[in-house]
Amino acid sequence: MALEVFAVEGYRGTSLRKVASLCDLSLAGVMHYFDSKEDLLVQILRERDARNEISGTIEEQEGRLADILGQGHHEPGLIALYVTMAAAAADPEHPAAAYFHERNARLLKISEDSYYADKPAPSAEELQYLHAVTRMVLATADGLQQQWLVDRSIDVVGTMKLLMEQTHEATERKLETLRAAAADA
Amino acid sequence: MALEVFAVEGYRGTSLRKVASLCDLSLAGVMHYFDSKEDLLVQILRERDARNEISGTIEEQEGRLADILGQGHHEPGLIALYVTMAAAAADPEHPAAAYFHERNARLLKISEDSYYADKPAPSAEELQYLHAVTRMVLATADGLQQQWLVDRSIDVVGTMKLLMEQTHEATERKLETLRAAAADA
DNA sequence: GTCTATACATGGATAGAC
DNA sequence: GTCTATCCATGTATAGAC
Repeated sequence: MALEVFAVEGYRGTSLRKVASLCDLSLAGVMHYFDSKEDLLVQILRERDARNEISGTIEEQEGRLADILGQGHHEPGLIALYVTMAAAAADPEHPAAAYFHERNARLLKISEDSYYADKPAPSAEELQYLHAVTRMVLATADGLQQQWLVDRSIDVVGTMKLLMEQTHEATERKLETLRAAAADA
Repeated sequence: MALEVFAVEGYRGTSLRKVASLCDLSLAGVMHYFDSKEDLLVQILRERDARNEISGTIEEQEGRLADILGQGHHEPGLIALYVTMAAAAADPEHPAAAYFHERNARLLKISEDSYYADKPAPSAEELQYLHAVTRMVLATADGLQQQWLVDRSIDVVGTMKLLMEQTHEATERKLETLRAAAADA
């Protein structure tokens, strides 16, 4: 699909009629494939995620995340679309709501699975802590991109690396504490 | 101004005509006070910031930030508005662009000033590091609120405290290293 | 099934009267 | 300063050709 073409180049107040003409189609020709404009926009995000699949070990994932964030600098339109849809997803009825719920659950699971691939199963307390940390890292990635839209001089990748560095230290320390406490009991 | 009333209660696809009727005005009556709808929305954000002024020591500021984030849970419409405008500010011509630039500069300065209120002046390297950390913390706050819009069960305040805790440790360690290196030279 | 053409409702913006 | 009236763009829905 050439859906992304227009969105990559620039998502502003792009109307469906402009999209249609860029695809050498008429308005209804476009609407035949989508339930609504919002649905179209969300599907663009879905396709981007499909391209940016994440896998591998935690270290590989974090490197991949940094790559994706850096690559995003070439498609500000998609970043703006992502942020806009996140706001729209405040309404549970909006198609973006389902998208973000699925996405968050998927990312959380990927992170969890890879972290415990070569480790013994975690305690419930450990798992809860790791979920919180993962959500924090993902939130920072989102927030940095949001700020980058406003100020393109912000170093998204560098700041993420700063966060990951300090998070690794803190997490290792915390998990050791938790395990020691569990061993005592 | 009773501008916020409608925005606090719920910013969705609220039309200016609805806003006007809530103010017992006509559409043109509202437009008399604002350059455009976007201008109105940005001014709502400005007024919110005026209410949520931040001051005091770093510790007080962080407590205040947590309070504000917690309080934000009662006005999801304003959070959604903030996120939406951040995306719109990707266009430098949009009125939100100036707003966010001013806001970021102000927050950065407030943080810097209070941190060095009772300390010797920092080196350029130190300052750069602290700016990066501050931006990271602010980005996480933004990102958490963005995610909270989608999933209201997310613990924004708790996650922020988690971040601040580990950031304090890492920052102290980093600054000591920088100062030791400076003392060597 | 896939597309074109058209009609309709709504929203933002503007002009001009009082 | 506020109103009425109007204009234009846009999202959405429908009818119908191929």
